[in-house]
Amino acid sequence: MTIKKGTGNIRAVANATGVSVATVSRVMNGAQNVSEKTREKVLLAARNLSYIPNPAARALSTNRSYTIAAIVPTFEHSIFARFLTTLEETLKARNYSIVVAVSQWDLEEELRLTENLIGLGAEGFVYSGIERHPDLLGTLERRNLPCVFTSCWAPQLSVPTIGYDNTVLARDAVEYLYGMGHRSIAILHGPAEKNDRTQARLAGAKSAKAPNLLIEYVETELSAHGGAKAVKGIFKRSETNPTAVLAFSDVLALGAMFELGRLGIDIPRDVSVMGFDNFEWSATANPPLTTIDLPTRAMARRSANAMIDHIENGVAIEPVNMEGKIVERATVAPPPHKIGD
Amino acid sequence: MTIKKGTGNIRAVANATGVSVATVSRVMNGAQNVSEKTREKVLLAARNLSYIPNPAARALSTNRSYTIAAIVPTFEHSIFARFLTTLEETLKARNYSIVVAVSQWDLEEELRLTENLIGLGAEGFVYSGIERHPDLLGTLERRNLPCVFTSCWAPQLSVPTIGYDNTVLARDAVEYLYGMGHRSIAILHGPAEKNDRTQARLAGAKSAKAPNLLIEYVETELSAHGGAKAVKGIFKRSETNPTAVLAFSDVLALGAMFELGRLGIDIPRDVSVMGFDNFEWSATANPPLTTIDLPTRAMARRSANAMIDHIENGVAIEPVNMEGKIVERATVAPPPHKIGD
DNA sequence: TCAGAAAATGTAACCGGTTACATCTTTAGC
DNA sequence: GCTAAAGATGTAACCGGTTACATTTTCTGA
Repeated sequence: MTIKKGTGNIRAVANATGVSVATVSRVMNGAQNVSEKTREKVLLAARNLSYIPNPAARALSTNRSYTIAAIVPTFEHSIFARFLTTLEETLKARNYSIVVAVSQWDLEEELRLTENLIGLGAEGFVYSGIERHPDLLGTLERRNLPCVFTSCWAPQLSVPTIGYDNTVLARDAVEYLYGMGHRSIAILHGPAEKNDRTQARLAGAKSAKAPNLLIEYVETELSAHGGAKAVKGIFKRSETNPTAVLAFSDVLALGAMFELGRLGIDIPRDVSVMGFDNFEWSATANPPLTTIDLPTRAMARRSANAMIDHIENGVAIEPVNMEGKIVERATVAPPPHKIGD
Repeated sequence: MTIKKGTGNIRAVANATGVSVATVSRVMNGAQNVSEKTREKVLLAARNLSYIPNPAARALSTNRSYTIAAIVPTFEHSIFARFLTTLEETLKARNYSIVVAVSQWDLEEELRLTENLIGLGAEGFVYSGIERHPDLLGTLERRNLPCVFTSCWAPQLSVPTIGYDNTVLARDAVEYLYGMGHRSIAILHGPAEKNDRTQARLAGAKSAKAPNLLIEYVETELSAHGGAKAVKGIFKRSETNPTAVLAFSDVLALGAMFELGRLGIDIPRDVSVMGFDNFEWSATANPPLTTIDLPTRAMARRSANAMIDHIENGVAIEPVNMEGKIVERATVAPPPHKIGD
């Protein structure tokens, strides 16, 4: 009764073939020192019994799970979908799997999820942004589990960051608008409180070299609806309005564009709009949206490969600052001529 | 040398506490028959050693992994993001994890992924749509692994479907436009070849009770760019143009709206537009998009709960047809008056 | 106080793989 | 044909939990 019948475990295959479990194991793992005849016999029996090695048993003896965990704030934002897609592809190509969890920008929840995923056997952790629960790093370090922070750039950190410099990119965006002649811009952004990437972008905007530039910061929900609502609030007042709207996400820009259209404000003649992300539809928008292209896919590939190289060969994970760049399309133009200029 | 030191395994906790491994195991699993004193001692030691039970060992002895696999065609489409988010939430609430994989609408790949995920220990499988590789069901059945097909409705199938009836919804949409007076409509859809949901929608459109209705079917990439390209192709000809565009996804509708704007065609005065999905931005669009609201979240919750109920209590998974419904907003109006009417 | 029941705890087999080491078989070289 | 080396295969311990069953401790009530 030691071995359950019909279970298709390694001993069943061994019995069916008349070899030992060690040989079956060797065949299943592609070891070289097995004769061709034996290999074929074993593979045939394995196929007939539709044998798939038990992952738990394998993980238990090898202490490997070939699983990487990715924890993102949300799925429902194209930028993370794009990131996870590429991460999954890259991992799959190297025979790893991905487990994903959603933290909803909640650091406590993120810690809990991390513990769960350790419990699931994840061998490495990929996070978004810099800010973590104070206990999180200790939890990972005690178990010697590697992690990377993505979508950000902070070389001084003890944890490697693979991403882009939100501060610099936001500053570039502001200076780009300033260079086009804008002196009053509105910045639309999602909740900053628990989002260090948003905070970095805000800091970047504030650090722009732009004398006499007036910036109005508007925090709103990170959605098209949020973008529209913000724009409505800004432009319903009869006072001097901004001549440009910089949205810290294309989804906000989308809402902004819709609302400006509703208000009869022409883009870019009356007001310029600039986004952040470069989503698929951004090039198709009417007019095509000027935005900042983030190196999301490159970042995902790099993260996955660095993680695996580290796990398999002990290579240190190097921080990488990847370039994002402004894609000039048709929503930004010089501001309208002021009357009396 | 039997037990690795510093590894924080169950024997380490047992030694530290002076109890047996069985007692530690009982404490970690919340068994009732442990004295309060012992429980506290063990929990304290576990915390100090930052002990997390080894999932592989646990899975090996219990034959449980508490992991459900979801295989979707892509992440990069809001509808799947929404689905996966809710699926993950629901599973997490019941202490299950989710592993996801992306099939790219490739049935062979889907089969390979399924085998991988069996290899990862997944206890149940959630798919999109009806069409599967011919070997897939056998592979799951041999191992007694439950599965559900979502986003579709086919009660005659041996596998339970939890979703909506794409055929009926598409027919309703066509009849809705017909009821508004449209007699010539263009239907925009993504690649139909490997997508049974698209095929079902096409069949639904064809089955509409709509005498003298002219439908032009345009297949394009499933993206805003695809929608725009399709619209460009349709309206650049000077012949009689459709008075309504029905897009089988809001993302196509978005591209269509952008392109119609570029062509100077007013929505809904000149041309009506109707979508499918009801994305977050659809209500915010300019004008707000009339579309079909799909019960994605309800479907995900139901799928997750049915799966777990089945696994834990052997409850059969019942097929469910959930209701989708037309949300009337502002992109559909009666067609413009024909000259000479 | 003590017997018997109930509660707490311990012992050890078991889950299904991997792999170090031992053993057996084949091959090569003379 | 014989021996040593190389190659193929087998044996059994081990990974870290769970749990049936055995044993010890505590509780209950007369």
